[in-house]
Amino acid sequence: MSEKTTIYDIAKKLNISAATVSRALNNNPKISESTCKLVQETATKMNYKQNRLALALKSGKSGNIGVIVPRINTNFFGTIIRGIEEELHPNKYNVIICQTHEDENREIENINTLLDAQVDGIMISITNESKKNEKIIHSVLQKNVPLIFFDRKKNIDGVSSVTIDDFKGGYMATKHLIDEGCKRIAHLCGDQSLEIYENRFKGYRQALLDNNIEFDESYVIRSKSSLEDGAIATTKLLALSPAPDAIFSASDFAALGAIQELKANGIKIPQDFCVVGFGNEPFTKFMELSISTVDQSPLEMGNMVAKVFLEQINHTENFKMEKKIVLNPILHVRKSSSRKEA
Amino acid sequence: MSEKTTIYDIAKKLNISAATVSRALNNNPKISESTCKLVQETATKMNYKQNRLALALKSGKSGNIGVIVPRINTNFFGTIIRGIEEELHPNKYNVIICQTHEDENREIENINTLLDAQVDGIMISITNESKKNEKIIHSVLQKNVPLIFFDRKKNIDGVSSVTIDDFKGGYMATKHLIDEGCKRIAHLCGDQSLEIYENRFKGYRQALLDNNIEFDESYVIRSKSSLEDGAIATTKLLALSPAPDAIFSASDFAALGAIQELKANGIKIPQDFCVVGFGNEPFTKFMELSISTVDQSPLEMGNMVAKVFLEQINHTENFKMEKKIVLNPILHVRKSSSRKEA
DNA sequence: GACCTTGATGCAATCGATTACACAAACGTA
DNA sequence: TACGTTTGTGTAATCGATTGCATCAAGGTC
Repeated sequence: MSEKTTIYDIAKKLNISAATVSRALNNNPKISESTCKLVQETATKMNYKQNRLALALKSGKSGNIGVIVPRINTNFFGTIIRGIEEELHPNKYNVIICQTHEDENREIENINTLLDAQVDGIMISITNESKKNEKIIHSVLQKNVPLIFFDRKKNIDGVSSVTIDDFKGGYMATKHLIDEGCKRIAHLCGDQSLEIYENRFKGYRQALLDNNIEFDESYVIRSKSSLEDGAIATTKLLALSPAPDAIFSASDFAALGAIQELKANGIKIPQDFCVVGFGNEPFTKFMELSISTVDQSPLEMGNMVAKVFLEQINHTENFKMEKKIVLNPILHVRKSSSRKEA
Repeated sequence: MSEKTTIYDIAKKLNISAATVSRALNNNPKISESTCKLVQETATKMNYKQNRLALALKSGKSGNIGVIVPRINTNFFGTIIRGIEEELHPNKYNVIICQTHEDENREIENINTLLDAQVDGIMISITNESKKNEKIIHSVLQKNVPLIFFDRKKNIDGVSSVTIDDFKGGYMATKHLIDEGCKRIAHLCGDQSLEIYENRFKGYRQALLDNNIEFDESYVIRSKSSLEDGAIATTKLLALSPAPDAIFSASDFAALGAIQELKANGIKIPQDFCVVGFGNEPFTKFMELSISTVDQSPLEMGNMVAKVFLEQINHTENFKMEKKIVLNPILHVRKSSSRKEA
């Protein structure tokens, strides 16, 4: 039952005022050293814990920040959150997580919930680029609550973001396939309403262009990030004439589906067909036929988002700051596209 | 800049008292319908948002619950947290996450942080079973803050927990290997100071006993949950005479390492050697040689933990409740141990 | 000795919402 | 008419910590 001890309890015990206790605990120089020590010792003895809710109410700062992601149980988002937590923890911020499940309404609801909870900042990877959530995001900014995008962002003036260079990632992956001698490179792209997929696609196209390979619309297939969709898309591609001899997939899962389908058709990888994915999901490395892929440095991304937040928080009184950070993607060449070693 | 509107702002505007506004917003039956409507409409118009910090301070309930795990970016823990969040979200609780990185001191620190933040409950998967954190856990209980263990628990009277039946999981996996005709089944066990690994081991031994297979101490190797350790352990096992013809690994990662090592030695799986892992990590299913494994139902586990918490919270005034929930493990038989299909 | 610092502490308001209690008006009833 | 009852609102305390201002004693200066 042990009732929680407050500064008033300490004050009563020492026959001084709560104000003095508060100041002593905060090492206020106005308080004599003797009182200071006495209060702090008594506080420890009485097992005093500061009630951060009271402090939060008074200061308007809750010490919590909110992170909104589509799902937390994926390697990518899980690792980003890990990175955020690790960076924020030493700075005494708690991380509240919310999931949108790719649902715009849920996204809006989550933002409102976080605002109600008086979070000191919001970090969000948006579900899509529709205009629907534009309003709520502006209302966050209007309230002067720092908001930062990561991975999936919107281009809004004055809003910081941390992303990776998806264009470059797409370019690197495609260029690599070209270097391996692939001539007809197909692309499995994700939901093009998301900037990240759009950019990977653009990178793909630019790499083709730069290497004098004609862009063929029929080689681009929109597919979800799933094994099944990857397999279905691959079936379609194999039916083309001429069929492609490589796939750059904007998703590791679709890449794996593609590989399974190719194998089912007796196609040899990488000899006859090369595949590169995107995301560096753990399984890509573990496969016997390991999958080449583009790493998005989620841990660093998480760290960076948190750092940008801290920077912003510390200057919020003086000026507004907008910082756009773009991380470099890293191509991991593995068996699914290494003809030299094969 | 839009200043946040409070109930006082509404009160002033309508020339009524803040108390009335508060009551109207809470649909207090004492308030006349006309006032009620007027207040609610005005609140909406003025874009009023309840400040949950004030409410939290008053009520002593923050509406936040803390979840402590070793790491959040693993499929297992990530999925549990997902389950917790999904169950708690409709009940208006926010989830604060903390990582221990398997460090006891960090664990204690996290608990203190959560207590400071006045969470309404703590859900924790402990780092190990040492006595060190015993004290802090008791101090949580003393403060009447609901605490629930999941997966890795301590046996403390009055504390609820949600786990899976690791003994049964170990038993099922081993029995399955016996049924496939394996005669010399080795076991890669994790850190035995953790109850979960101890129980998997016990299940393994019991299955051997029940099927008249002699237990051989040298077939049991302690290994960490990593590819490398799995491979190293396998090398040791293969050097034995007679060498085992199957491995039940308490970790999927070690199982994968084992498989890679076996293949490197030209051993055919499952014909000459069967392997079963534990955890149902996504990659086990994706491998060309898919890995048999024991599923721990992390999503259900997360849901259950949250449900137990809600149940507990709703009765905390009346009585203390202890609920120990043990989920059933599910064996997924895949290629790495299916001789019938092979 | 009168006045001014300086240092240490207390008083009381504040953050925003809730709620026990008080109170006033309106109505009904004997 | 006088007195209870109901209905709707207001007053003020409360949650716990912080902080501007007031206060008061000790010590210093001319």
